[in-house]
Amino acid sequence: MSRPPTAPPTLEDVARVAGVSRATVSRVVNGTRNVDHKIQEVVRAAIDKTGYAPNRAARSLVTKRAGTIALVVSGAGDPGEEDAFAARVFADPFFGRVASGVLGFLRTRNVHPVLMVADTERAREDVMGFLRQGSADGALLVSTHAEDPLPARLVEAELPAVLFARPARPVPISYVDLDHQAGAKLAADRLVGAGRTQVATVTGPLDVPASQDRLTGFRDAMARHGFPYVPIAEGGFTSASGEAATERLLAEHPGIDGLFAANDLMAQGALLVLQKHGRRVPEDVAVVGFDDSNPALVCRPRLTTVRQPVEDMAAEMARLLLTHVDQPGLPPKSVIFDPALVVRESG
Amino acid sequence: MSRPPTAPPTLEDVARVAGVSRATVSRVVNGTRNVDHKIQEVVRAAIDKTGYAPNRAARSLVTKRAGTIALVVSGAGDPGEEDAFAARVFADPFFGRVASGVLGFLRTRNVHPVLMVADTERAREDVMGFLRQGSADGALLVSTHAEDPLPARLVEAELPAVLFARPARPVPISYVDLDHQAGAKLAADRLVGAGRTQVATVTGPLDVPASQDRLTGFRDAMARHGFPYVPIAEGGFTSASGEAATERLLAEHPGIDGLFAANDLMAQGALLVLQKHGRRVPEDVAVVGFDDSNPALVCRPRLTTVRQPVEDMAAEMARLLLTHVDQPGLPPKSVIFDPALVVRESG
DNA sequence: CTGAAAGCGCTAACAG
DNA sequence: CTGTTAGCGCTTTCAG
Repeated sequence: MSRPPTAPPTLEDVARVAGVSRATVSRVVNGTRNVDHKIQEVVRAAIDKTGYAPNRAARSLVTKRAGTIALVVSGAGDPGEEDAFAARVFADPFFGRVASGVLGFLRTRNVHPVLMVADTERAREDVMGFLRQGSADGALLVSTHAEDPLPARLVEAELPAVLFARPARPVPISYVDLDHQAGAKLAADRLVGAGRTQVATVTGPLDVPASQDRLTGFRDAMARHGFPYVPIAEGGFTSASGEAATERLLAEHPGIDGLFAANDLMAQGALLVLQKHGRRVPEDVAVVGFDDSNPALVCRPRLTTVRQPVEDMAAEMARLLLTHVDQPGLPPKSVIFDPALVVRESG
Repeated sequence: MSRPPTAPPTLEDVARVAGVSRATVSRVVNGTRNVDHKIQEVVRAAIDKTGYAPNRAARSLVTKRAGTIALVVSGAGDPGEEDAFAARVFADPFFGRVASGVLGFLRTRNVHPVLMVADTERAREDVMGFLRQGSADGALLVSTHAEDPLPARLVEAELPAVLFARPARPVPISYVDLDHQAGAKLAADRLVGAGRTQVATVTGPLDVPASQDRLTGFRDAMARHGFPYVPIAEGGFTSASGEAATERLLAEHPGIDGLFAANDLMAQGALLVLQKHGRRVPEDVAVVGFDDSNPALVCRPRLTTVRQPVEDMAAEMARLLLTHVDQPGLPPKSVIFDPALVVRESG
């Protein structure tokens, strides 16, 4: 009764109640073997009685493990528009899927993700500081633009990190990715398989490797089908940009009968524009999206799309990071996932 | 050169380089006044030179502040379907907006949010443990169902916490919320102002206070306009549930010419069904949504909707939490935001 | 205004 | 198998 009742119980308190030493209590708390069964029970009772919960700061201080990782979304962030970046990013169902996958993997492992956005130099320094402070044991990075300096800084600082998607500039760092070219091929095959002969594509931002790969893969596959030229319009992975791109495409190539959009959001925008111009989907023009995210199910007609197993990829990313945390110095590794075609009504 | 170059520099290292004591370095790092200007500069130089970053665990151990808060999404989670809950939740644009608002507020305050989902008893205990461990200084709670036991446990444990939305069961805890009734009234006024006389509503899950309040507010406003009876169909805040509810409504009340959906996702579903049944929107039936989230902009026609300033509310939630963390024992407080009607094409 | 010293709560050798 | 003993890196009285 000497300490105020508000102070949380410590190992010492439990030890006193159980009549053993701190070390013993620590052993049973941490599940170390080598503790007599009877004593274990006594200790456990004492823990219950005191309501003890180990103090994570104290533990971290000695184990040098935070038990948290940083989940960072990094991107351009127009100066003065910082919050807008976060808003845009979190409005994209893609990030929800990443978060969901990461959480699903981490939840049983007693590691927790700290959400961070790195859209300005200041924010990037925050992220680096956070990691160097040991506040997180490593970083999961989802980059939305090509010139992101974070991957390079992370490897330079020798901080454990895993990216979602191959970095635009080559950097020796682990990442998970999709075989985008194979995915685009799936779309091309579907479109020409359905008899489409005037096929165009709405690409993602072309400084992003994934966009490049989807375009390349699509073109290659079309070429192999005997179509040497594919009209393209560049979008920005948003619904609005998909609309704009489709308008341009339609203006220059009114005869198109097939469309591949590099993600579902843009495909959704394309659908809107197509309908506005009186084109029936899929009768007049078939459209295939990419991702298989929520919008694909909500729009009408429902989207035929190339599925990217984002949750699985995110989980793998977390798994990889944890191995890097446990085994510093492990060489970078990449894990590539296979896409799958999901056929619905649009194409 | 005695320690391995991999070990991060400590206060001690900086002190040695600067030729001062640890305490002095600590003072300049923490911006305490009372330090000679010249010495400050020397110390700062030493910090730069060594690349020092304060160890957060060590700091937390003594300050009893984690510098992080928990951002927890809590909900039902069908047994065996844990991950599905997270997936569903993160697919909802609403949560992205919450995250965005929280991050926007926290980013300049050197506090970071840890993402957690509490959909099972085990997960709830994790959350409680996390907080009691001092891993986070408090919790921001977004609850998706009425029977959530977390709010009560949080107050019982005297842990700083703020909810998004008033809890279903009365609990002395801080929260931010919207004046849902006022929002619903905005929708009713709009609909009857546009001459609609057969108005129905798709509600949210009726065990959730927000759904209740929107329904009550809507009914009251309609009654004041002279319409004593409003057909309703209950939905679950998802697009699919909105479709189903609208189907039911149309089957029983084919003559409706106005529809209020308790969120945009359901309104989006309603649009689909209405169009499928050949009803033009807004000519044949006007529809008004709620939230003003992303789907409202993407669907066609674009949704007239009641705006909920989610980002601002989330920011306020974070602000409130921080005051509770700084001043334990402060009485619970509620902050209620005003809705606004956003007129677009649907109604 | 600065330094010395005492811990914060925990884990990890190291003895016994 | 259990207890003793050092710290982990930092903040914070308390002297000077």
